[in-house]
Amino acid sequence: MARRGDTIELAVLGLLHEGPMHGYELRKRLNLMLGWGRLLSYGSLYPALKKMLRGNLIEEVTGTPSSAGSPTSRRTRITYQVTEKGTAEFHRLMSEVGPTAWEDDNFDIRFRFFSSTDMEIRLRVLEGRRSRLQERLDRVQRELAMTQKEVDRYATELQRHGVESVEREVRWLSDLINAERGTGLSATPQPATDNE
Amino acid sequence: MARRGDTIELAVLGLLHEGPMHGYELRKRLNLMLGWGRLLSYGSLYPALKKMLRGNLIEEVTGTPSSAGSPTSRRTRITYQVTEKGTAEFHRLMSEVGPTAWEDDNFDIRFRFFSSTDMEIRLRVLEGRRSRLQERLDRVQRELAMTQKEVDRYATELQRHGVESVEREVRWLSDLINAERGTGLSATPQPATDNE
DNA sequence: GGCTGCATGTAAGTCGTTACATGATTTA
DNA sequence: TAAATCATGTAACGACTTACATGCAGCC
Repeated sequence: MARRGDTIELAVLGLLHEGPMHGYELRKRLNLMLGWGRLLSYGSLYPALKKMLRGNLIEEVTGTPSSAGSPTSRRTRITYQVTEKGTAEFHRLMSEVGPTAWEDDNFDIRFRFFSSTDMEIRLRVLEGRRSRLQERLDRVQRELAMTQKEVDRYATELQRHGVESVEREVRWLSDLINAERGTGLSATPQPATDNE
Repeated sequence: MARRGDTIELAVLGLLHEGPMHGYELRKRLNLMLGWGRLLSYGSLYPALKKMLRGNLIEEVTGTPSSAGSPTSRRTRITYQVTEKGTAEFHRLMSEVGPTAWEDDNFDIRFRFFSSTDMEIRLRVLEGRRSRLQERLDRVQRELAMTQKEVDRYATELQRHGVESVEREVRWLSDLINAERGTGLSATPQPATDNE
């Protein structure tokens, strides 16, 4: 099962999928991609790497100094790469449907690594997020209709802006879903639609 | 100083500012307003209330059962109201500039309670958030220009959508700032502008 | 020879959730 | 009177941050 804390694991596996890296580099890239919010600290990253090492999801790269950018190998840094088990875990986390909160928290990360999955998974993730957002939207609108009374001006504006933002995101997701389907459909010319 | 965990405290003080309430009711309202993300649990709320009680920020309401909605007073529930010290703390938290992360995390809550503050504070909070978002935007754009190479299709789309969303929010904030300034100006007919 | 940036790590503390436990009150 | 909802609480745990500690590499 996907636990709450598997976020770093997923992100690290995804990045290492794009090539071997050491911790410092991982943190930099992680902070770039999660960048809109908090910064990931070393105190989280390194213990997580150790744990993944113990779980055989990743392994240290030995020898072959030609792989790194600069030829002069700095002794101190430890480069990691994914193992076969790590790849399997990555695909599991990318496709799994867990508790709602997990899926929402990690949507961005999953999306970021869409290139490493296939269309079926991509559609499932996109549609899952869209339906959850839509559900929230409906719930809020229902509650809004009930507690119509004594509304604060700023509270109302906040609500309005929130609803609008989520609606925008739903449209964005719909476009992406159509795009995914579009590429799929262009390969498969209309399976069962009689429009002559 | 405003610590990270003062979020609940601020929200509770703000809500109690609108009238006395008991814990269960507070949680419901809190979950409505923070609603876009996680749910606040009793395990967080009640200890927080206890702590605020110890700090004399709030106090239990004694007697006068006419204040509540239904006249039949249920013995089990404990109704709270803000103390004078609590009001002072509320205003302090509403106006204080702390570590960046704190201000960003609590922007929504502060905004929700704008009616309980004055325009000077409102403008400071709105402008603070706008400038932080703008700064982030600039930083991302700078980094984007540097690491132009090998860009993943989905990573790019995510970046694009993120930038667009933040730009939208900046415009929203600008509108709000103008509105605040507008009301201020219309009440005070041009203090020192020679336009005869 | 000292400063800055790269690089890895640990210990303590904070914040909050999950799961559990309990009981009163309203409604069917 | 049974079920649902209201209402309050605690203990254990989880995940992450802050602050600290260390050392090498390259530059001025």
